[in-house]
Amino acid sequence: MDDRKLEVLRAIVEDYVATQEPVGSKAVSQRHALGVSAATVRNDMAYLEEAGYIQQPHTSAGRIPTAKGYRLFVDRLGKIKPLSAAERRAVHRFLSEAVDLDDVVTRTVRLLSQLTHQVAVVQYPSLNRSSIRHLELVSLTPTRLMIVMITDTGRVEQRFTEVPAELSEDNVLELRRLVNEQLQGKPLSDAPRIIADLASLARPELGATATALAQGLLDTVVARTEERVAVAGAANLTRDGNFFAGSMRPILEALEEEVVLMQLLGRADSNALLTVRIGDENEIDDFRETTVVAAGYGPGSVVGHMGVLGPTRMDYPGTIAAVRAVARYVSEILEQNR
Amino acid sequence: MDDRKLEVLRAIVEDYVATQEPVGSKAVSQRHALGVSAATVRNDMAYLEEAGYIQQPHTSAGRIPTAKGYRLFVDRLGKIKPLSAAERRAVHRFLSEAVDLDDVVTRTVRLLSQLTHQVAVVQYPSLNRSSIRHLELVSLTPTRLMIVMITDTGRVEQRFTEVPAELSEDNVLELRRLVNEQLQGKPLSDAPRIIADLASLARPELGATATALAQGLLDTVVARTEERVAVAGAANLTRDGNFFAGSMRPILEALEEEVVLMQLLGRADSNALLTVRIGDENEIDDFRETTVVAAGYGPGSVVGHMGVLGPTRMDYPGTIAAVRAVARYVSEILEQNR
DNA sequence: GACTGGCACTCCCGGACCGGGAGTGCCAAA
DNA sequence: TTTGGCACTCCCGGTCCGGGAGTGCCAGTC
Repeated sequence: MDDRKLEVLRAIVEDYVATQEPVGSKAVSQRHALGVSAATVRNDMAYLEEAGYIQQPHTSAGRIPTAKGYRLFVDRLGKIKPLSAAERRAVHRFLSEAVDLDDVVTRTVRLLSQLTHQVAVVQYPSLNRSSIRHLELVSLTPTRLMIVMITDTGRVEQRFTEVPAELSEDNVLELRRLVNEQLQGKPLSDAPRIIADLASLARPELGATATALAQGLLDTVVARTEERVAVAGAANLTRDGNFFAGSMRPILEALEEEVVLMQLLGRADSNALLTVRIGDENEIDDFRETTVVAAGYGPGSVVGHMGVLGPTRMDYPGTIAAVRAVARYVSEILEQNR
Repeated sequence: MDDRKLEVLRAIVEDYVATQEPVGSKAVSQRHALGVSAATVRNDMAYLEEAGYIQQPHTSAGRIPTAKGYRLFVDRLGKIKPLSAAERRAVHRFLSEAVDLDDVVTRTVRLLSQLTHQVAVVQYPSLNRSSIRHLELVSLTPTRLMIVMITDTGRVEQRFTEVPAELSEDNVLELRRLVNEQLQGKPLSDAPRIIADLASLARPELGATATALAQGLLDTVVARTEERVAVAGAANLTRDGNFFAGSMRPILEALEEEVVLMQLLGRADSNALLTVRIGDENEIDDFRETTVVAAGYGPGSVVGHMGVLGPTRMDYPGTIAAVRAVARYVSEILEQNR
């Protein structure tokens, strides 16, 4: 594959992203200083089409990139456009004003959608990679407890639990001390094992209560492993005329399904700093026309993912830069609370 | 206004809601057993149009109801369609499985959007109508605290706070005892006054710290008075062809603005059990074509609102019944945790 | 006086038709 | 290998047209 052919591909991707219209040979040879005529470009385009990087919507229309074409562009042609200094400052300031984890996540997701003009998705720090900072028991009624768990990433989880016997204030204090002694500082992945032994450590008279409490704790740390995500910028789906017009419904539906979003943000095992999944590469049917740019974040190790989601025809260099920068800043913020 | 004219209006509203097409005089006289001919219906329609209850999209098209027409329908013509027994059971079961307040709200908003096929909005129990059940202080670093506030509605708010001096474990315990002694059981509306005196009650060596903490508490109870809301069913905006096609963007944007949503759900002062705001009655420009059906909920007194939002052309009897039923069940659930 | 059938009229809507324009593929020449 | 020329294809927007649905009005009937 010729150098000039790559340049032609770049020109097509860039122009198509900018104008959203199929780009013809004349436009390429004129607007990009390739030094060759339109006819030559046509030959290169025929080659690129043969090789599957671009396609024609109809005979005698210009060309548009295929998913394969975007992939090549991202891998070899797109220079990442770093954010401007002003943008960096704004990001930093906006994020550092956050007062708690919820706030961090909310601000992050808004920031991402505004910077990229796409739909943004941010996963809360994953529970199973966090550890327990503190457990709080609050009695609601004599036989009803509220368990509040605070993790080292600042995430707070709560749950109601029914206990079989009436609890005095002292009982609650005793149990609180017990569970904190046993669980404080422990990673959530170890918690189920420890919780299993909990009942046997309590004084015999609290046995039944401790068993019920243990069940509640287990539910809190395990069943609630379901991930939480925040979404913003759904209105951006309506940008650019109506690219998503036909297929908008399933996408809006998917945005409310944690499971699908998690799948899009990436498997837990992906260790890459930043992944770009283009069109078909998302293995979900409704997202064949969609690109996801996702990055991991976390203090030191990755505790969650964030990303944006838009049409395959997106500004890759800009989007990639924005996602990367925001992920870094968020990691820094979390670091400060350790 | 004639009885029969009202029946004609009802027929037009019902048919238009069902078919989404302007309804003509023939259709009315045939499908609804009015016992009069199309010509007579035409006369009545001319009157209704003159009076502003219906209108013609173009000459020689059928009629569609105006906002004023829907209003009359809701006030005088629409018999509420109660949910079926099966639906009631399903609602009850689904909501009673909730394990914490977040879960209650999430389930509620989903339920509403599924029952009504519209966009649903649920406000979290308002902080300024709740009281404090418990305050928890957790030290993150020696000079950094996390304040966790639990209210009697089960809502949990958190916030990071910086303190000027290093805190020992005992200091934290002492402060925790102090703030709980002072604030437990107090309504949040009284909290600022109490907090102001807090620093003076602490031992002198903790003075500076207590002042900083008081500020943090104040931020938690006051600044965070901003309401939280949950939204679901945005995909329903794309139903029925593309009614919202042109105006979808601003609505999607509004759904991410707490302020706008709160405005739609209703002023705090509205004591009505259930309000229906049709078209213009929402004083927000982007919602001139939108109807909001909202209800207050809460154990005993109203602590928050919930509702659905859809095109003025909606199934009023069904929607009203659904919102009312769900609001009642949620109130019951909250009652159980008092 | 209220209701009805008839009738002429209006206007939307979908389909057919058409011309201009943009872009292509191919070819022969440089 | 590149280039200019040229015939060809096909989309797109505009116009035109006929059918259909619905109306308003009028004269006649109960």
